[in-house]
Amino acid sequence: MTSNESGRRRRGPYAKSAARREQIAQAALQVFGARGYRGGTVQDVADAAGMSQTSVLHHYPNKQELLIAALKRRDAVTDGTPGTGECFAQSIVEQAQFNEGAAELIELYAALCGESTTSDHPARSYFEARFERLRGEYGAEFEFMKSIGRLRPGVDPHVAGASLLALWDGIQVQWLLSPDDVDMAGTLKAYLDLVILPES
Amino acid sequence: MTSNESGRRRRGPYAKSAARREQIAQAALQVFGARGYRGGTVQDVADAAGMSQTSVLHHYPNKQELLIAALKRRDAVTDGTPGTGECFAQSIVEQAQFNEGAAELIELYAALCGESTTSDHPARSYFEARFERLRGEYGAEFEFMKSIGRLRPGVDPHVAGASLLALWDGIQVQWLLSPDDVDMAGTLKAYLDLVILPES
DNA sequence: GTCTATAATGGGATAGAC
DNA sequence: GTCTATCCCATTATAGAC
Repeated sequence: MTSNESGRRRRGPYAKSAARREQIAQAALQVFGARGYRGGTVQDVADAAGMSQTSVLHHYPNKQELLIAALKRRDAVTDGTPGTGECFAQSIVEQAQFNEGAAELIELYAALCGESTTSDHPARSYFEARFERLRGEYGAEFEFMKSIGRLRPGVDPHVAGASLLALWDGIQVQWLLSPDDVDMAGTLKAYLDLVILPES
Repeated sequence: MTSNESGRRRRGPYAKSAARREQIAQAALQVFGARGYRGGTVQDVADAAGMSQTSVLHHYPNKQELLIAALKRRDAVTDGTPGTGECFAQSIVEQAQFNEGAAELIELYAALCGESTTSDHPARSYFEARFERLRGEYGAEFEFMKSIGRLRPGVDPHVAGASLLALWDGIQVQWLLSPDDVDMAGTLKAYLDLVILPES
């Protein structure tokens, strides 16, 4: 997954360093998920990684870079999982089901997504870019559905794309606050069943 | 709107104090909306209200109470507006349209909603209670729709209730990050048109 | 690379004069 | 009720020994 693993295994002084950085990124993911970026401290990350605060800042120059590392790690984890299954709808639901078993990913996402709407937040551009990209991807997917006659008549593909994204983000927050009352994957599936027609 | 305005107008020393508290609550709403709870400072609120930091803390005992005041003010503003129009669907869309013109309300909501998922956040119980209440209200509304045959067959009223809430919250975040690319009211209307059948 | 020590800053809250 | 002054604490970041 890291560049060090390409080719033969690294043995030099950088091998340990790279592992250390991974370890710290994982700790940052958990800390910023549990406490948010502004609520989490470098010391918290250090505690979670089992080292001193200064050691953390030896591997990452500052707190912002820790956040970037945490977001990159989240992307890496989610990208390297299901989602490639069968059709679009199915891959969305599978992804949601996978996430349910990795609450720390959802926690990071929800906390930072909300925080990022505030001024001067280091994750703002990350979410701006993410939303724009996914609206495009989902919109294109629904457009394709429409072209083969499987989108419900009257549904705008791009509105559906933004809606699916919004629904997903919103239901994650509800799930975090009341996991027993909310069925994430089921809610997404219900929406997809609504806009996508069954094969004729 | 405040209790002081019931009966004859207050003339004693408390009249000014109550106005001051309103002024501070409004400032807190703006500050916590723009910077989040953890990112906003009491000094920021004082600046926005045009007084010293200690004066703010004279009227509210601590920062947490400032947040409560901001949330209460948001509730008061949104409650005292449209939404009572005609049918359920229409009142939702009207409410969304109104909010679009009061971005500070959406900013506060989105920033705190995300932040509240983190540990020990003073707004957590507020959002937990809000979500539970609204899921119930929306669910009941869709159940009524179903009873008069205006819910699309196959749609679960309570899933639709949670979905509407999630969609609304999610689309607000997207709108804050890219106001030109997202149509909040239109997105909500599209969903409602999808699940609610036209009068026959 | 890792640590201890510490600088430098900023924020929440309190005391007390006016 | 409002302010100035201040306390105390947490936090980020750096310096420098080992």
